[in-house]
Amino acid sequence: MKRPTIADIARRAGVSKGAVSYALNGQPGVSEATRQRIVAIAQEIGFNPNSAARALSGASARAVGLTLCRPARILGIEPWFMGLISGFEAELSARSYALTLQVVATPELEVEVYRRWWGERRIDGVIVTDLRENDIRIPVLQQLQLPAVVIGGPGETGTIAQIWSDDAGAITEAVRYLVALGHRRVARVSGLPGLLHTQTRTRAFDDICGSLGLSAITVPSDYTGEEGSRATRRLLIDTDRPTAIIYDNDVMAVAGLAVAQEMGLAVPGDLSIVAWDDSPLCSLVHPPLTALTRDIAEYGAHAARELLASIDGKQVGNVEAGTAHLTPRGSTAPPR
Amino acid sequence: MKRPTIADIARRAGVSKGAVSYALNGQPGVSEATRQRIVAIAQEIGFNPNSAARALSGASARAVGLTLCRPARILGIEPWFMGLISGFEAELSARSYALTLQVVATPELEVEVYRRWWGERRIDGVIVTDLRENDIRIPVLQQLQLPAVVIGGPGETGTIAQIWSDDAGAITEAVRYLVALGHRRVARVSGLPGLLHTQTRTRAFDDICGSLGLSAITVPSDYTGEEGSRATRRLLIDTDRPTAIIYDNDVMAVAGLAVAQEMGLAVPGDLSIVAWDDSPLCSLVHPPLTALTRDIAEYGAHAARELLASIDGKQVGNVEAGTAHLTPRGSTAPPR
DNA sequence: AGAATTTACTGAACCGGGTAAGTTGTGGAG
DNA sequence: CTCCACAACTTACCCGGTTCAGTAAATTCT
Repeated sequence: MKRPTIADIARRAGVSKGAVSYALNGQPGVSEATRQRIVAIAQEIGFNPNSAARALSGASARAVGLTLCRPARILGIEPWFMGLISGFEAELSARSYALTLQVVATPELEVEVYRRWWGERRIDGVIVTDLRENDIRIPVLQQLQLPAVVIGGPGETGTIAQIWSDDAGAITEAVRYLVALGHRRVARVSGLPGLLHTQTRTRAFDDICGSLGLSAITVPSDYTGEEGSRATRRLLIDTDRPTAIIYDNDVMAVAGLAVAQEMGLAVPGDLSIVAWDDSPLCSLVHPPLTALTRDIAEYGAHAARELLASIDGKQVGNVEAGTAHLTPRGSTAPPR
Repeated sequence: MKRPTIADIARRAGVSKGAVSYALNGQPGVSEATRQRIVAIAQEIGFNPNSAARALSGASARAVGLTLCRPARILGIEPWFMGLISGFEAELSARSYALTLQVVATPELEVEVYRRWWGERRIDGVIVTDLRENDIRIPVLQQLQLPAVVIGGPGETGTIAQIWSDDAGAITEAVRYLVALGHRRVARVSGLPGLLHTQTRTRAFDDICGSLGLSAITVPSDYTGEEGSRATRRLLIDTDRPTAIIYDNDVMAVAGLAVAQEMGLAVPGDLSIVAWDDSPLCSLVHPPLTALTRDIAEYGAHAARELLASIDGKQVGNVEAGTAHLTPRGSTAPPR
């Protein structure tokens, strides 16, 4: 009933603990015949090395951490995080790293979790999402020397690796497309204004609208459907209402679609809608939503790869992971 | 730069390692004065006990495991799992247990993950979702003596704790409500037929329809929007099409709504829709969906509590966690 | 006052792997 | 035939906590 240890294997194989350790780790120091005998015994009795013992001698816990710092009601509905997690997993489980998860309420608590995890040597590195301006997490990560990869830049992360996608390029493409369709009044419902990539998008949106001679209206929101609805209503009650709205995520776009329908506006006839991040949700609703598509799982996998490289001591810097591209569907058309 | 250990504290306090251990764990064997001095030093130098060392001497890893065995594209969009995870976290982080996550492709691989985690002593217990008929995971968990709580019954889990919600009662309420509205042709789009709670729902749906003299049509599906759309189309092209459809999750219900709109059917005029599990998604679309509401996070928290009790050696059995109740919204009305 | 008990510690073993250093045994070169 | 190099091990200690047995001093009891 007791779970087997290398000592058990050693006894059965008639060798020492050390020999078993060498054999199982592919180290030199045992003959091929002995190695195979030991491996066979390990297989037979279902041996798994105790991760605690391993972590205690070597340095690695073979686990990485992820904290989710958004209210539970958004976490549930936003496909973003689960997509990211799926991507992480693909990389991590291939190298048999575990993923440790914690939901936190504030960045301050998040920092506490990092301190604790690292202090406890529970993890070898962390994946940090939702980079903010003057992010309090960055100096702590640097001080702790905790390997990390930051998602959601580009921004100032000092020596810490980051990975981002070219949001400015993507939103420029979306606005260009809408203008080509004939839209002149394009609005945007943004995500949390504190996040760095929201700011990047806002700046790029302002720039492209300015250079095309449009007025750029961005209504800040928080990624929830409720707020997305509210922001949409605020935009649509205007007499000079926009003929197209770009949303910073899919959930708000779906909410916006419902508001338009509720107000008797035809989509895309009276209002065109563009969603950011193309989850299955976008193809589910009627009409299906034009979206800025990117492969979130691949994005996550990429981040995990960078983190593992960083844990292995390789120098990783500032990586761009590909631009979202526009996937036109039924929710965009020339304005009436 | 090196992370502090109890030996560092011992040196600074001028006592032995053992005394520090007693002091920090609230064990008897040190004077109150010494204890306070030691705690103060620990605070000051930012001491966190190495979890590996702890796990190596004591038995507990202070972590529980969760595997997700659904295709990535569903994981992303279904609010269910994230809701559950939020609930787990609330309990686990309060007792400073970590949650270790792994996405797996098949139940066979899931079993492998359990074996490995338990063999490595990486976790103290697991939360098992999506109970199936003759579930291969149950005998393995029993054989490993791995503390576990199973969600998704009721079913045969032997000595393993389980927690479920009364799906039969919920679906009965939904059908009764629709019939009271005047519906005579009620259909259902179910989740994965292999899952035990799907079977429970199907049986209850058949029963109540039979006793009310309705024909019970259940189209099996897989929780994805795509399949939900397909199933809905199959139902609605029928000349004798249903006037109401109950969906086994919110995503399929939203997809069904889009199909109805695309086919020119008014919701709720021509078709009433009931969703199972009331995520924000249901209130987001237009019209908002009538749903079978339950508090998924609380459900998860409950499961986590049971698991922690089981890890602590308490006997836990078969717990019912409350029935979903009907939340009527705009998607249900008397048929035209 | 002397014995018995309690308090407040110390020292060492232990958990289960990893690994540097030491010990055999074998084969080949000189 | 000796010496050396090298493979194939063994021995022993390390990691950082927990815990048990032992000990000296303080306190209580008779």
